[in-house]
Amino acid sequence: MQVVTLTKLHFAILLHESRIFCCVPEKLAEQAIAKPVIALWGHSQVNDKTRVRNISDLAKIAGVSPGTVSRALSDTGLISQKTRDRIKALAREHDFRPNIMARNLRIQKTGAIGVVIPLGHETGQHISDPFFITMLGLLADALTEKGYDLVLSRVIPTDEDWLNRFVDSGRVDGTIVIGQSDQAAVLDKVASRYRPLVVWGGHSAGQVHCSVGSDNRLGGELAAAHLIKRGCERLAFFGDPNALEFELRLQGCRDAMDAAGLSGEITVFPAHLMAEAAHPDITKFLGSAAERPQGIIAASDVIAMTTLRVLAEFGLSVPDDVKVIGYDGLELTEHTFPRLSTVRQDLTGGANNLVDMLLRRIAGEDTASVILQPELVERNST
Amino acid sequence: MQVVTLTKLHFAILLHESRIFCCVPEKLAEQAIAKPVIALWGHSQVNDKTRVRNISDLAKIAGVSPGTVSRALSDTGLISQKTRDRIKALAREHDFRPNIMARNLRIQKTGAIGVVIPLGHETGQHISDPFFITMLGLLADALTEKGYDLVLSRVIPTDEDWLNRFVDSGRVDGTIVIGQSDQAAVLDKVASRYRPLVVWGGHSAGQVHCSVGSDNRLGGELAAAHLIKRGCERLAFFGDPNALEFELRLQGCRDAMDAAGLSGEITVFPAHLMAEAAHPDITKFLGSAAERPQGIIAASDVIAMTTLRVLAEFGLSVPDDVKVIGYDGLELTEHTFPRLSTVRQDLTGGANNLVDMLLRRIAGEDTASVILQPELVERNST
DNA sequence: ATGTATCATGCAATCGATTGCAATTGCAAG
DNA sequence: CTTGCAATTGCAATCGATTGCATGATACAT
Repeated sequence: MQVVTLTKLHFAILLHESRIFCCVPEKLAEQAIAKPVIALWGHSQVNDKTRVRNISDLAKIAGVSPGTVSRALSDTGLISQKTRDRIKALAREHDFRPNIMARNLRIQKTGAIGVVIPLGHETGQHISDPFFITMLGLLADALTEKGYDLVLSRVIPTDEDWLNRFVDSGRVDGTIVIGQSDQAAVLDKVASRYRPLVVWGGHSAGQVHCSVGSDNRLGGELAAAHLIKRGCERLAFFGDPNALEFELRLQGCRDAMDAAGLSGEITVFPAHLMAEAAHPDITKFLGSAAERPQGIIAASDVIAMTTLRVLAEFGLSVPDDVKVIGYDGLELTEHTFPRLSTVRQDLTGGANNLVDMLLRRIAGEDTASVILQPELVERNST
Repeated sequence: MQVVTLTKLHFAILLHESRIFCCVPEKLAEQAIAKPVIALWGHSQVNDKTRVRNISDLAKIAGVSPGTVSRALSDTGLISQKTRDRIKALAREHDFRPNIMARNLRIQKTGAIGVVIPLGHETGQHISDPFFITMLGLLADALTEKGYDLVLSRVIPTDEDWLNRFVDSGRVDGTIVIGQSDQAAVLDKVASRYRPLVVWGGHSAGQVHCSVGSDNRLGGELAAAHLIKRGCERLAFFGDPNALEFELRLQGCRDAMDAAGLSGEITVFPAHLMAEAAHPDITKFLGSAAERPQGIIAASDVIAMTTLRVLAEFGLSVPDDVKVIGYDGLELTEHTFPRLSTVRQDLTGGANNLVDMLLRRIAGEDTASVILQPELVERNST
């Protein structure tokens, strides 16, 4: 073992069995380290003086034109098998891979799909929210399967132009928006000129953008009807109706009440979507409510889960004192105590649909919006 | 209202208050729709005959050179305030935004960070796994905050070149790998020549790549020592030690047993990471085990959660008959029944560290690996 | 040997923005 | 009305790969 001290670089490199191990004291790590270290690392490369950095370099080595190299590497275009093999071998030997940005610019495609999450009605919400995250994972799986990369962008719409900026950035071949939030107008405007756009969320009559989502009104109706059947008369809806989907769910609840001939109005409490933010709010609301609701329809599973916890802290029994039902059907509802009844949306099917339809739109087809059937999942909280 | 039927396009467009509403019957939606529809949609644009598609078009309109437009739009370079304002106004008026791919090619930056998830030891695993998903969300939040996009790529390493292909694709400015899986050698090799690379996972002496992760050995020791303190003598470890991090956790368990003077060897069962795959396996294992373990250390929360369910199906009581402890500290452990004891890794801190260090590496600094302290969370399953 | 068909390769324009350097303009002082 | 200087702007090369068209090479038939 040998220790080399490079004072100019302010840190030591220990060479040990041809591996390099950098010890950087905490304070020194704060400082910028000069570039030369890269050159030092070059020793592990095949060839660093004749580094091949583009197709022309390789063409020079191979004694052919850049065009030929391009054709050889891209498995397309007429070219003799012999030169193709020779150039491919050369590329491997020199560890060369064509620059994708240049390729993208030329062929006007990126091989990437954008997933954007607008946080309009709830600025504090994070991508780490269980619903987004679940959806995102499913989309990632579906897109990976089709050979696309996924470009994720969380955006807080401060102006009307956020979506335009994204879709025109040239970074993606198509865009999936998760949730309309309160941006339905923006979505419609962009959809009217930009085809490869699909949206997860609610469907309203006359909308221009192509959406995939469950029948939110029906889902709300299922949830409320279920609670009513279980004997609840005073219902509450926990969720902010400014979001299109939530508004539809609330509408469904009202429809169920009408159908059952209940006269009272449903109490609407615009709970936050994030558990940490919703917890104190719900605590305050339930603590100060004149009449405690007998049944609570939460606009999302996360809200329901939080409600469950608050009720437990109040010493109230679920489902005996209060019944709670969630919405989404996330996996976490399997593991709450008591196990949460919920309205399941087929997220896997939805994600597959979104991807499938987006690819069709990219190919130039047109696609109609899809409305999936929600499904009541009865468990122990109702 | 007026109904126009365009037989050539096979669908009807209803014009209503300047909005276009497409009714596409299910069957017809399957067919490719002719392109002209795009032109029809053009009516909502400001100017479609003089569509500005690049900087030169705008330059022509403004009566200046492309370079000037570039300077005006990019808030950099010398240019008079007057022309800058004029050109910016023109750009807004024509709804023009410069093409990012061309920009990227020219300045050799992308403004995007790659997150790649190698699934080496477990091909069936999906991105929708709660751990990945949680990590991904946190990374997305951290990166968004710094103004970077996130390019997600799930990869099943079939050859040695998967990471090279990704980092050299020119699509990203830096790369975060989540979990070493069984690819530590590949990571080291790439890290030796490609600086902007950081890895979430275990740390082993002599590793070349820069990693962030908790002290897996210590975490394993904490878990095992906790179970031993609770009276367990026969321990089992559920997880595949082929993954570096799991191997370290297992090592910690053995250390704890040694420290407690326990003579028996710990039973290792390489449970799958996915709940659906792990469930039948664990059922089979626990059903056929000669001696049931008294304490189970699961290599992840998901495995622990699945174990909990299997035990409940066997009619065994947790923690009375068997004690179970998880690893990761995901939010879902708050909601299992019984609430799951676990070893919490500070994923938020880890994600922030990963992003921070990656940006420092992009800037040319060097960074040392970070090892975070894991924390024992005692709840009701032990 | 020559014509011709076929296949492989080279040439050069192109995608759209950036930027070093040169040229021009504007403005004020002489 | 010059001259000088600085502030703007234009010019053209550049990033790296793709591709239509033209040219060159080869093989085969006549």
